[in-house]
Amino acid sequence: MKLSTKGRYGLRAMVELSADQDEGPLSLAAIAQRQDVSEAYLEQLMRTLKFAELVTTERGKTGGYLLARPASEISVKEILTALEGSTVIADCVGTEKSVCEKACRCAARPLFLTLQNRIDDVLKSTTLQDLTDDYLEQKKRIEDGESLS
Amino acid sequence: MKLSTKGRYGLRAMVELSADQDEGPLSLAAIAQRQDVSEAYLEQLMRTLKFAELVTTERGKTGGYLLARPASEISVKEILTALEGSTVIADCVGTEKSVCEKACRCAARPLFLTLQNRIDDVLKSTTLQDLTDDYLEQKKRIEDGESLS
DNA sequence: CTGAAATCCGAGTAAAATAGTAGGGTATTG
DNA sequence: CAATACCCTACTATTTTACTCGGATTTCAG
Repeated sequence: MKLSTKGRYGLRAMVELSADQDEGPLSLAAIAQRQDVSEAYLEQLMRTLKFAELVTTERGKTGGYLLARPASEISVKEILTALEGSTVIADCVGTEKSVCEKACRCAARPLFLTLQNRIDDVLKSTTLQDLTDDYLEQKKRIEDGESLS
Repeated sequence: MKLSTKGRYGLRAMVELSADQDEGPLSLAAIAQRQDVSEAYLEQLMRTLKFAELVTTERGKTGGYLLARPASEISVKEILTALEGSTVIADCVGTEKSVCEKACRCAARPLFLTLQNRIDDVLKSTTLQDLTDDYLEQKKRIEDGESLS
């Protein structure tokens, strides 16, 4: 039921990219530092995101990562699917042909289907831009709060 | 993101118990056989469910497992929490004190909270009785279908 | 033109979680 | 009194997760 670090780190990295979008490519080192995560590990995740065509890269000295599309056109579902393999809570509700041959008799399948639909609704309708907006607003509140104390 | 076999097997076992409620205790062997799962493994899950006070047991020759309460008063969330430990998708949205010290700056936390709420809504509002009704209806449809062919 | 800084890439590994086994003990009843 | 239940602890194999390592390639600033 739990999200792995892949999903969590990768999602946060995408938000960093999104928040920094105007300033040219953002390097792996910069992202890793902001998130306090190992570069070597994060690199794997970024590669996965590149393969999924959610980010593009520029090589060389001034290189780094960029969003492949505007943040408002990237859904959270796409990001998590790329990183976690899929977002299904049980194989029998996936899009691929049902792995569970007992699917048609499974007592819990109706529940899984309902649950899956609700989750997908949220994941599809939330965009990277939404997350970024929340993030920036939150950041601002904290800075204001700290300057008051 | 995925449910483990504990959750899946346990949930189905509870439905079997619920569907069989009037006929006295249902033995481990009977449940295991209906689900094509190893007895030894299922027993562990049943013990977990007993510890959580979701089922009661009767020992001895005619013994077996019984629901501790009416199916309509057992939510799916209770069952899954007992079996999977908790149903949170990320530690930072759990009821226990936030494990992630970066919670207040985490870019993805608002998403996790939203998602968690939606999932909880479904899990809390769905009862074992709901699952059982679906199950029995489904079973009936299949039997009718088969008798026609 | 060169070297520092960046992405690229495949492989390997330690730790944790999952999924399941094994085997002996205790209660109940036909 | 023996068969058939549940009870309980411990162990193990497999898989997944969460990383690490080392080197190759590309680019650009100086």
